[in-house]
This record gives sequence, structure tokens and C-alpha cells, in this order.
Amino acid sequence: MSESHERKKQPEIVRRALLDCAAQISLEQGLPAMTLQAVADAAHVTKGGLLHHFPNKQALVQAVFQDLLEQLDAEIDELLAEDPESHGRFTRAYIRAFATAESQGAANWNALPLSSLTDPEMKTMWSQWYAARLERHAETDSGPNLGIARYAADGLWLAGFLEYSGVEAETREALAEHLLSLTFKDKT
Amino acid sequence: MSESHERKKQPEIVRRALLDCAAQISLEQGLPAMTLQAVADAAHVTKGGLLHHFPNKQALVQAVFQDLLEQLDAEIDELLAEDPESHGRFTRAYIRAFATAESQGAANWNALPLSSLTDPEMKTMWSQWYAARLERHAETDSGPNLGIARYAADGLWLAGFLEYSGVEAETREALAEHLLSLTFKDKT
DNA sequence: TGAAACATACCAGATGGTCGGTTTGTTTTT
DNA sequence: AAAAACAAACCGACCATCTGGTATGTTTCA
Repeated sequence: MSESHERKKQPEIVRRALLDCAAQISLEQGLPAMTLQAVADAAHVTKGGLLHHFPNKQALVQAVFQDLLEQLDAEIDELLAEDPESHGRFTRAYIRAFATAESQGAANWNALPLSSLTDPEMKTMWSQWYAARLERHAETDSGPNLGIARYAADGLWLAGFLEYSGVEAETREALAEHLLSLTFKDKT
Repeated sequence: MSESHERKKQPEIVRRALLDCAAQISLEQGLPAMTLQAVADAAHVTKGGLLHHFPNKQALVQAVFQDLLEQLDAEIDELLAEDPESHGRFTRAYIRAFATAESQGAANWNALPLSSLTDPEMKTMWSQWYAARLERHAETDSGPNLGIARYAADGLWLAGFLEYSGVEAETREALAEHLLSLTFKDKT
């Protein structure tokens, strides 16, 4: 959408645009629609230009995924820093990142688990990230109740994904708040 | 896999094989890998034979999805009939169908929400099914706690999907049991 | 015999990917 | 400081393959 018609060469910007466009396409139209041509067009580059940044499609998809993971990581860290209560801190950040409204919009890493369902290589990427996080926050975020809260956040995110008709948005938002409250009065 | 090498013509069996193979492929290798050729090969039929049963790909995909929905529907009804307790009956059936171990294996309708994430048309199919079920069981399965339990079941199912390494299988199974217990002592 | 259940052959378009070349930016040399 | 040398960024044309789909056969069943 940026009117970069006569910009001088800025490879990092182009690369960023490619990653963003690829993520957006796979989010809105599904991964099968994320063809090299479509991504290149959306980023106002030719297919040759795209293939200069990413040697093949797999590299592109993988880079998109890794990028999304890093964005999510940063978001989580930010939310962690804002939380004064220690117990269940990561779980709350997780819930806020996935199931809350403000993240539902612009954040395109919502497409994350979507892609990961398909490709086995990303399955491992995701599960490794998740396992690492869990281990890192083992002292503050263990116990079945917090686990259930996180799983519910996943389900909530999934639900917000399936019904694009925003009718239930408020309901889900309320449920997210309820989930957050559960992480405090945890009695395990 | 069935050695139907020299069987006489049994169109219904072939049709069933096509549906099953298509579902399995989309489950294991993702929807983009579910090409007409791949499905036909897996079902030991030519592409022409496949296109005799389903006029085009969209019809095939749709039929697969609808078939899976019907299987799920039957499974849910069966679980409903076995449950003596009325309150939270549907929620328990839902949890058992999705997050429990026995369903994790052979039941290929586990691929259901997976496909639905991709195609917008199936999004509506799924959300309609879900909405209809919720309305039908409104008297027994309302309230935020039961909703959270269902969402958690979704997340649990998703987790079992992402980490194919079966290490956490028991943990998830235990969590599923915990979820079931939550549906009884519901205090809303 | 005729209709349904398949197989075979084929096609137009799209897809991922390669290759040679052109433009732009940076470094080195003088 | 200017020019030469080099490399990175990007384009445009091209290709082999695969895609969904059609048209036309051939076999099986009622």
C-alpha cells in the first residue's frame, strides 16, 4: 500500500514488506494462496526480486514464521514487564497476547499457529518455542489450572479466528477477562 | 491400503475411500497437498474416476468437510446418550470428542477445524454447526465456566496436534479429565 | 442395450524456480 | 575528488512441472 514508487534501494524495507505481505496473505486467504507471485505483487516487487531475498519458497515461509515468532516473543516480554504479580505472569501475558481484543487486529502473528498446523517443520518450531517458554517460567506458571487457562486462551483465539462475524467479540473479550482473573485466584 | 485389486465395481466404497483419503492427506500433509491426483492415487483410482464422483475440487473438499461434520455429529450424539447428568452434558461430550485420547487416533475428523481455518466457506460451515449445537443445548450448557471448558478443550486438541511427540499425551489426558470434572461442579 | 463406473489422453493455465542482464550503491584506486 | 571496480538489489523472460478440468473412450452392471 505504501507509495514507494521511486524510492531508492532499501533492501531491508523490501524484505520487511515481503514478510508482512506474505503473513497477511496467508492469514486472510490461507497458506495455499500464498504464492510467490501473489506475495511479490503485494509487496510491489517482481518474483525475481522476491527470490533474491529468499532463495526458495520454503525459505520464505520459514522466514515469515520465524519473524512472527520473534514478534510474539517481544510482545510477551513487554507484557511480562508490565505485570507486577509474579504468580501466573507468563500465563497472563499469553492470554493477553492471544485472546484479547487489542491484539486481534493489527498483529499479524495471529496467523502463526495457522501455518504451523500445516507444515511439520513449523510444528517443531512452535512447540520448541512454547516448551522453552514454559521451562523458563516454570516457577511462576506451573500447575494444571494455569495450563487450562492457557489452553482456553488458545481456544478463544481459535474461536475469534473462525467466526469472522464480530458479533461474539465482546463475549470473547469478557471470557478473556475471566480467564485473567482465574490466573490470580489459583488454588492448586 | 485396502487390497481391493480385483473387486467388482462398488461405487459407494470408492466414494468412501476417496473421502477418507482426502481427509487423511489434508490432515497429515496440509490442505495444499490435497491435490486431485494425490487423493486419487491414495484411493487407487485415477483422477478421472475421482472426478466422476465429485465434479470438481470444491465439491470434493466440501463433501469431505460435510462428511467429517456428520461423523462428529454422530459421535457427539452417542456421547450425549451415555451421559446421565444433564447439566453440562454437551460440554462433556465436546471435551471427550476432541480432547480425549481415544478420539485422538483413528478419528480423522480431527482434521476438521484444521481445514476450516483455511477456507472461508468452511469457516461458516463450522461456526454454523457450532452455533446450532450451542443453541440446542442452551439449557444445559450455558454459562462462562462451561464455555471456558470447551475453549480449553479446543486448545487441548490443538496442542495434541502440534506436538506429535507423544511425550505430553498423558499430561493432556489428565487435563482433559480435570476439564470434565469442572463441568460438574460448576458454580455460576 | 443402455446407463453407470471407471480409465486414458490431453489441455490451458498457474506454479516454483533458473538465468542473463540492468540498475543502484559502495569500495578501492589513482 | 573522480573514476574505475565490484557487489548487491532487482527486473524480465523463460522453462519444466504440476494443477484442475474436459473430452472421449472402455469396462462393468442391471
